[in-house]
Amino acid sequence: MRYWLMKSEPTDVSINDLANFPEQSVAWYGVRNYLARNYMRDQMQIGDGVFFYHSNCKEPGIAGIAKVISVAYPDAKQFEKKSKYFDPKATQEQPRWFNVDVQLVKKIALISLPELRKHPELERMGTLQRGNRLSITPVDPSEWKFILKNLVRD
DNA sequence: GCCAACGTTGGC
DNA sequence: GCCAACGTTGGC
Repeated sequence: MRYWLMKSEPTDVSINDLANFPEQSVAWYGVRNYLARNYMRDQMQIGDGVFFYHSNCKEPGIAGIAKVISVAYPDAKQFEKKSKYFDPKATQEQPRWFNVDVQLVKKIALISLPELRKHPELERMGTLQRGNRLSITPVDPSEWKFILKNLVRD
């Protein structure tokens, strides 16, 4: 069992969008970075914990708790010519991009980025590192527990 | 909208 | 295989 922080732009998929989807779940399509892909393809397992993070928006931060509910499978968007995630080099036989499905556990009061930065216990979190732009980063179990215990409010 | 950081591309 | 150019990310 691992823990992850996964970024989504709320103008694309917000925590409220997730809450309104069937099964409150979504395919995490559109990851086009190899390291982030590898996390999904090689390491994620059903049941892994996810912080659902709002990025590139007015109030960036952790907006909810979610979980991984599928292992990785080929990202359908890479085959769709009209999609901005289309990849001409990907084939059905040799897909290049993968995604898992993620399901909402609960929406929480936003834990803002400045709030996260206040805590020395969290200063090593991948997403807080200078220059880090990865949309998926591992969360240490100690960081996961710290946030749940001290920062998560309904 | 700016811009630093950084991943990817492609010429050589 | 180097590396300059380019594109993207994402906080501010």
